Amino acid sequence: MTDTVVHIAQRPKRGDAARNYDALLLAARSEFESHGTSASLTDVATRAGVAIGTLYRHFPTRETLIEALTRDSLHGLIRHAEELESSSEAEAALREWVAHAVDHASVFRGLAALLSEEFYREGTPNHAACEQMHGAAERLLARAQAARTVRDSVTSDELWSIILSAAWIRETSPAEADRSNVVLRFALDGITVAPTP
Amino acid sequence: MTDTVVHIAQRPKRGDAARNYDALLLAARSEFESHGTSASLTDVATRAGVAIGTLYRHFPTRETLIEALTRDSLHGLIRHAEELESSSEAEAALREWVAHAVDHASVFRGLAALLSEEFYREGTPNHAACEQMHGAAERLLARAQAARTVRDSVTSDELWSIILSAAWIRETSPAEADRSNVVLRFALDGITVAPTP
DNA sequence: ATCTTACCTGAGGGTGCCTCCGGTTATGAT
DNA sequence: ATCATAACCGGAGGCACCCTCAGGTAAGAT
Repeated sequence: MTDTVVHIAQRPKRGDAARNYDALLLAARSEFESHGTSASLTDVATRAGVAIGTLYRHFPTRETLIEALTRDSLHGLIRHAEELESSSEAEAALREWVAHAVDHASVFRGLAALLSEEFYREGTPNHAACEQMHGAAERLLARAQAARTVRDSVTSDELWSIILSAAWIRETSPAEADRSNVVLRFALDGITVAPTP
Repeated sequence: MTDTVVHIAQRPKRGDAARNYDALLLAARSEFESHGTSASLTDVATRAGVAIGTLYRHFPTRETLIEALTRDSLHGLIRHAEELESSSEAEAALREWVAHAVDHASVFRGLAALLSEEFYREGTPNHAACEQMHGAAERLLARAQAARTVRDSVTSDELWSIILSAAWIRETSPAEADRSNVVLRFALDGITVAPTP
């Protein structure tokens, strides 16, 4: 039988509820994009044409809202990792995916900090997402290490930190002075096996 | 003997004002250390045994308070850079100072973000501090480049980003999982001259 | 002792967070 | 078509924090 957690056939949402849910997501995306993850939830509700209580009904915490908002992008990221795992060149695959992960982790100002926070706290809405990202990074890293292009001493935790810090640089600096790509390249250069003379 | 507080000219503060100023700094240090740069200013005032209006009289904004709080540490950092500029080994000097700078930029949670923010905005309380740090980094970097141990393409802006991102990693992760040193080393390894094959 | 004025206080208006419960309405069953 | 019911919605309300400002207080000069 089903002894694992089974999310049973949720009765479909009522029409108005579904509409409000979507309107909230749309409004939240817009607000978070311009004001970061600490945008006013009151404003989100207003923009969605909904009362604040309705927002909290659908998303009991700010974090659950952000989780819903980034879910699709996360799935794309995981799928991308799976594709790359059968790609030819291990190091190139790693670098490409890491760049993609940085994109994902920096769509809103404050997202990198949130992911970092929830990575260390089980049970938080984004913890599972972090774990998945972390797992994908780990596999790609191991593959590059097996191909002897990345130092063996590097851990996936360290790679995770590299990704998040690059994302943080991007959200923190003005677009015209974005140094995240360069700094990311330095860090990745730093973990590759140096052809010691 | 030479105390750092040489601040000139200003008519000396009244006794009670000076006492309150000191009490506020003390209280603020404690609050910021435990709650980060977004600690409640109400709590700071309470802990200092002073009304909220008094806090705002001495420190019109949160940023000026933080600036006052980090001023001494900053001066130490600048002095350290000057000493190192005459040190023997250029790359070692750079690495040592960068590590010190990371320490400075991560004493409170949120400080790295503040420094990043104010680096790009002239006139903010910490802008001058950022400029000074940036300048020191630039000189040490140029020296390492002249010694051909660091890639010429690396700019001081990029080095600045490396420092701040390492500081961010430190403030963001729990102490027992602090990866900032390792990630910093990767980035510094990445900017050193690689014997290109 | 008196005066000047820097200094201090704390109430108050503004914003945002989150909760709670009475009223509303979609939906499936009769 | 009607009804029962559970899901849903609204928005007032309590709390916390931010920052300001008018009026009272007292330090230090004369």
